[in-house]
Amino acid sequence: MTAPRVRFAPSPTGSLHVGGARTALYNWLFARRHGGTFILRIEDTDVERSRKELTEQILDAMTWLGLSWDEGPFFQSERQDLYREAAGRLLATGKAYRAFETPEELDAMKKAAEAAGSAFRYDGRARAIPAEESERRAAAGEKFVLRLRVPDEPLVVDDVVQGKTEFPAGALDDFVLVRSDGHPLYHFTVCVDDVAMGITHVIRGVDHLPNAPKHVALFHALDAPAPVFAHLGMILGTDGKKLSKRHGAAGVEEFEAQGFLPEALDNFLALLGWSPGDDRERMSLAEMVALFSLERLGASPSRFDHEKLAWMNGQYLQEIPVERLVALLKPFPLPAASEDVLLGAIHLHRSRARTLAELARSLAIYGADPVTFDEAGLKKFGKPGTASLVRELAGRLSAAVPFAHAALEEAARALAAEKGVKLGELAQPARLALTGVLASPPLFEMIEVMGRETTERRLLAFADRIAGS
RNA sequence: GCCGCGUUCGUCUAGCGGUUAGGACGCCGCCCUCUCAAGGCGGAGAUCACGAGUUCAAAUCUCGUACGCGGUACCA
Repeated sequence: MTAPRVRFAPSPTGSLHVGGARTALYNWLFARRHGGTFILRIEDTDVERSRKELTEQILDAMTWLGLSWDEGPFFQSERQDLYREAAGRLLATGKAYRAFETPEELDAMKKAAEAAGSAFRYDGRARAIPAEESERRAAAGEKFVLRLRVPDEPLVVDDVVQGKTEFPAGALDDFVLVRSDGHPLYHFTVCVDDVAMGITHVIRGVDHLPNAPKHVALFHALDAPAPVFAHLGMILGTDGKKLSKRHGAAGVEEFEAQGFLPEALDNFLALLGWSPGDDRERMSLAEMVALFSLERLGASPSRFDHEKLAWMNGQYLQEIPVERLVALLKPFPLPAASEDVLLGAIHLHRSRARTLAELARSLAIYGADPVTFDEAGLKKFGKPGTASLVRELAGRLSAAVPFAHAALEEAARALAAEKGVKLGELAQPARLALTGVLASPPLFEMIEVMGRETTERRLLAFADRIAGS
């Protein structure tokens, strides 16, 4: 295939939704797979709803996801001349025409159609206005919109995902290209830009599928070949409704804030509507680039499963370099502990967390001493009689040389053997003393990281506490 | 209403005329074990939405129905 040119064209009317992120990802993968060009275009023609800071947020999210663009970002708001020129050309060649109906008149027509039980379609009555009259009325300052003269012929949308669908002649009405205030509309700017940018493949959500015939008609009018379309199935929430904030998180930056890794989100999102064909699921961007093809995209909608994303994130948490983990953890609240302790702790806890936020939270025990203790644990391992055992353990551990997990464990096992108790009967109270809970990484490795002083202090404090109760 | 799209374990999916319908998440059990994870092993879980056709043979092809989703703007 000759090098394709694709684009991702978000509107800065909200943050980058995961659905949009997936669209961007597929476009990016396709471009990279075939040595093509990935263009970023900001569709900010809706002046009322577009916001500058949202553009920044979208760009940041793209960068965070690792989706680098080759050209742009282009802003439609800065390309008005291009649209005006194209509109003039369509008008001059008769492919578009001025329509002078006021919004009120149109409204009345809509109401009438509704009353008659049929859908409103503009009847093209302004087509008949002679060119001179049209010029004269425009020059006289009469308001008008520009409408496309949709040819009376069937329109074919060739879609790699949805198949070829043919829209019969007359399915489309002469839709508006340019508003009466001179602002070009979405369908028009999209096509003008796609032509100007030499877009060869349009990969976007199915919500745009009904627009496709309009675009095909426009490409014809602009004397350009229609690009290849690929309309993706929607991403829904777990309840089958369109994914939104209601479902927990929908914006890419929210996932970042919750401690998901970009590679995990990329990987997860890629699998929502695409698969490499074999059973593999864990893939880096590079692997996905090598495997990607439009033909393997799915048309059916998919639900966003937070559980699976969390699992996948946990997988990545386990395998990325620890230095990177340290860097990624920076934005999260971490305990006041030395770099060494933190590093050791991360090693012990990374396989036990599914998000960076969880990981950071689990590291808290390396900071302040626990003040509350698991109730069930206290009931089971906090009997007064255990206090002396815990004190003795503290002494043995403090005396261990070196203060490393092997020696620590040996010391503890020796004590357990002397007392005729199982290791667990020693380890569990100790774990409770050290962490306040009954679940943690292996005790002795944790003790090694916490250090002699902390261990002894917590063990003795705990012994005092339960002895008195 | 009209137009379009979709429908394989709870979820994500493989499958593209002949399979014991495969994998993953989640769930359950076992192993490992000082606890919890991770990991290993195993299990439950899908009359392939439903109904007609075509065919020796259909999850796979055709049509219809149901349900879901999307669109129906001088929004994107």
